[in-house]
Amino acid sequence: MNRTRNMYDFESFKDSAALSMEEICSEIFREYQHRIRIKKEKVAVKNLVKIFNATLSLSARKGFHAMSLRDLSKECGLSMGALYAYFTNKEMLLEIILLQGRRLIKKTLEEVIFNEKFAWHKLVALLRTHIFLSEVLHKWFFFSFMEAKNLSKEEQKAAIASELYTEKLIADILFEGKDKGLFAVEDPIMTASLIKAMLQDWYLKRWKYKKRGISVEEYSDFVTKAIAKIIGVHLQ
Amino acid sequence: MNRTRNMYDFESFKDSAALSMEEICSEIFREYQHRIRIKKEKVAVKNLVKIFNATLSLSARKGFHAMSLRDLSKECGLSMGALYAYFTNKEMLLEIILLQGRRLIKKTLEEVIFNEKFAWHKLVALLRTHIFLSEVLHKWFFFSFMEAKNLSKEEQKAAIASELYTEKLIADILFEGKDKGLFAVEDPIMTASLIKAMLQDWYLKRWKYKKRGISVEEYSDFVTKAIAKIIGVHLQ
DNA sequence: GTCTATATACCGATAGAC
DNA sequence: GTCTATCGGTATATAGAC
Repeated sequence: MNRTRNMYDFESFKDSAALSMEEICSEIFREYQHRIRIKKEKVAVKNLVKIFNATLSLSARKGFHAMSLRDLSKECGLSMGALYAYFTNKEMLLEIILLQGRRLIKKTLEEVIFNEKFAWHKLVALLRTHIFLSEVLHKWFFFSFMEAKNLSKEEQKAAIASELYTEKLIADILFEGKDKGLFAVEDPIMTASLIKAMLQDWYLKRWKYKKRGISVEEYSDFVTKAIAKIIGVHLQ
Repeated sequence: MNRTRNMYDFESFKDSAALSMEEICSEIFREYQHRIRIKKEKVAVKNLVKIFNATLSLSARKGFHAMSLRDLSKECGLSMGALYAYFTNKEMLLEIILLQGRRLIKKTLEEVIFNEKFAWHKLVALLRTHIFLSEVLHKWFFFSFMEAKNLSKEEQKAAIASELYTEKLIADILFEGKDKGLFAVEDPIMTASLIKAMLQDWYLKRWKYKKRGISVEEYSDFVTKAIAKIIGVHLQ
């Protein structure tokens, strides 16, 4: 099947990308092996999946700092002592989750742009991919947005850099389209900010769209059409 | 001076609305008098201003739950014991702040729509007012967005209702414009959601716009132009 | 009305048995 | 590799002096 067409429906996207928690946790395990006390990969990955899922769920309900490690222990079925075999302290748990997510997003977005040739196609692919990605990793996107303000200076810097990076990916496409006379954009950076805000709404207000029965594909199409109007692209 | 023209620049807006912390806290005092131990209005209001400002500032940095009452006590210059004369527990403090803010916003937005006759003017006035309001009460807007997920079921319901209410104000104007053949809108509710997302970006990403030197008026104008394009309104 | 001192509970983190 | 028991510290909330 054609790869590009493939990306346009959500189910294929989900299957094509290495986005399952097991795959993500395997990577985490390999990278943090020296700081994780458990040595058997199979055991470690199984529990890391539990720990991260539980952390994201509990934090979504009450915030990372308000989530006690006792809560976490209960939710993921490991004792307090066992938890500390997977991270040296609560801060490190936060760090791993955020870092790994940022990387995955960066990699996925870059790939998708690289595979398109025309500015408008690049933009559409980027929009769809970002929205699809935030659907698959909804808990992570919500978490990283909500916890950003509570992080250490260093982690905050990384979070800001990540936000600006995504915005720059969008802005660069807008600049390209503007230069080639394809887009009617006065201020690509401001326009990119607005686009980013629309992308974010999918994971910040997911409850609203779910309640209304708006699918991720419908949302993506709607946003794309709105942006086409803003930048003066006429869809057939 | 003409009231409507008045509303179009930020400084006049700031002066015209009863938005100072003193005024807000006077209202709070009168409403919660029976649950506040301090009886002298002058003393109470002075300290309520300190308490709310400190709460909003500290929560913006680390979250409401992570803010200890010791932190708060230090920041606002009152002892732990004194604080408890103004609220019965931490939850009540949260409740007061959220309730009073919601009311103020509702009142201000309704007033501004009421004063305009034409759909497009209503929409422009609503956009500007929402953005201006979120600039004046930036701390509050940021706080209520970030803390929403950590609230009690009841408070969450109120927060959601408030979100949907603002969206409905926008949607109703879009419906009106559509019916009169003035706006080219296929789905007013979805469009209203997108508009809301753009409005929110001003207070959620304020650091970004401040750093780039974008003023509140510039942002408001930019968003208004983008929306005009989305709904097919041609500005002269 | 505001203070200091304190009660009680729970937090993150660790030690040591198994 | 996982458990239970427990450490010192800090949280909310209150009692009683001034």
